[in-house]
Amino acid sequence: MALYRQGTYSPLIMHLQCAIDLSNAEIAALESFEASAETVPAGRQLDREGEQHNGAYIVQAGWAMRHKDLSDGRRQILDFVLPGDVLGIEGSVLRRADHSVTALTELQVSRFTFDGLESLLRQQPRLVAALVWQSACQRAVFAEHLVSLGRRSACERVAHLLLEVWRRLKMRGLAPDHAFRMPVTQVILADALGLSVVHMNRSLRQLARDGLVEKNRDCVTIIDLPGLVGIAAFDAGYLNETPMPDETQAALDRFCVTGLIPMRA
Amino acid sequence: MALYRQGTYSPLIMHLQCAIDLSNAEIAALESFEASAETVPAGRQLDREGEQHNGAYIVQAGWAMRHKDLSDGRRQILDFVLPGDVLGIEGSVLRRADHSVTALTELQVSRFTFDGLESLLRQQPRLVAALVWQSACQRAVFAEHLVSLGRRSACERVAHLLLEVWRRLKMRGLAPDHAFRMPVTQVILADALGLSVVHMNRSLRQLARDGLVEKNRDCVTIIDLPGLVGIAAFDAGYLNETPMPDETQAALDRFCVTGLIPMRA
DNA sequence: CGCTAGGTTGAATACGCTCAAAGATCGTGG
DNA sequence: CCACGATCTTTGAGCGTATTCAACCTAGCG
Repeated sequence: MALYRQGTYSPLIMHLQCAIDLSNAEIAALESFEASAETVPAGRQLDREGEQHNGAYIVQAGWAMRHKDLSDGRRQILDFVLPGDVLGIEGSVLRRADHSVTALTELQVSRFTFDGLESLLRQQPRLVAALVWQSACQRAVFAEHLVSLGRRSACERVAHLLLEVWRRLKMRGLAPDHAFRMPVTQVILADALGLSVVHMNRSLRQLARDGLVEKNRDCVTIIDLPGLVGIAAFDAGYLNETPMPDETQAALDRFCVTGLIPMRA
Repeated sequence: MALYRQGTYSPLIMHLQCAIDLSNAEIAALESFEASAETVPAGRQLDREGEQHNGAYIVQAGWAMRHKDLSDGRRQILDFVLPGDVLGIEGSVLRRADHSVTALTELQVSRFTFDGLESLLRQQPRLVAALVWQSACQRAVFAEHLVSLGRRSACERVAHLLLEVWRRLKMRGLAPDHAFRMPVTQVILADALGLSVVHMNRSLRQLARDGLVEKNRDCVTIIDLPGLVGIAAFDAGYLNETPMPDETQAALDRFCVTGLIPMRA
């Protein structure tokens, strides 16, 4: 099963490596944890806002979106789910999903149970910190999206989103150069950026006309990186791309969990 | 020291009670954990985006804001920090704050160390789940704000925010009826809702003219609750106000931590 | 070949912004 | 106690970004 390129790590491991120097034992434990995978068809709704979480997954391949829908048809996409993202862990503390998750493409996912996670974390307690780190990153992305929707112009938003996706893919080893696959229509982009489709299109054409980026069908090509970074005022700090310095790694180890005990009566 | 009304619980305990039936031992442990408090003057910046977290606090009284500032002066407020909120826990996994936090009024805060938190959680492991729950609630609030900024009109945004704040205060025992204190200028509101001050004012006046809500200086009064809920299409589900049903409480206990071990080399 | 989903463009409209100025309210000091 | 300055609120007028509506184009697919 070739979920990702041979001879390299899974997207999840790649991502966590950005925060922590994973030991060989930790890598091996993660690899066996995400060994099996199942296919989810494009368009399938993995979670529905207001309903119980539909299990927990690691996304291995494909794109999904987190979104909320208003009763009158308006929709806001909160974020794109990329390979290496973990879904549904909140299910352990929230009885209802606060947003929906829908597959944008066919997905490969490794489903896991809380019991399975429990024993993984009991074996490798530092991974607790790694997962907490990933969830903190998630929140930082939401925060940056709030800035885009609240205070950036249409072109700034588009530029910022494309750069964000590019960097996030890069962290997972999925964007070797200045071009990457982004299997997302302009309708979807518009709903992610709080714009109308028409204006989304015009902004995209504008950026292309200015020689900054191009997006044809599924493929985004960054033509003028400094220019794009400039108009988006993009600062990748919030993505936490660089490994923590040693002192902070030590601090991270503080909250290592020795074990998790099931307390069901 | 009367940080909150005598004979009742602290805002944090009130809030956590929304999720979990805290035992007497857990309540006592929390009360001693937040026994001491210090004063922070209005306007003081508690955290600065991009810099290291400035310790961890429980807010006992007063308002603060989470925000991000662009280099050209634009500002987006992500969320208001209310009594009962815990700040700075992310400092354990992130080396830099992804957003700033600034006091809007004078604050009473209980500062704590990670060592102190560690021993609290070792004594009362179910509180781990409670804190994870609070942080999940935080993310749900961000998500709802994304919907507001991306897809709601100015009046809808204002109505939605006022209702949200009202419910959040209510959960902490700080809004007995349909009126509450909101020590926030229109400039601040505008930056929270992605609007200009002028338009913020017009929207507020509009809502008052329609007999829905009024805001004079510090005090918000909800005049027509159903009407306000209607135009905001407000659904409080995302705030997780209602205690989990028994079955879910059991699930919540799954991730109880038996202990935390400091692993600093 | 025709259907469908997605992309592109124009024209008119509207929501929210900027600029500008005047009115409240509050704290402070004379 | 009143005057003053600072901050906040309110209102008007004109403008601009983004929306809506509508039509046409393009590519992929049965």
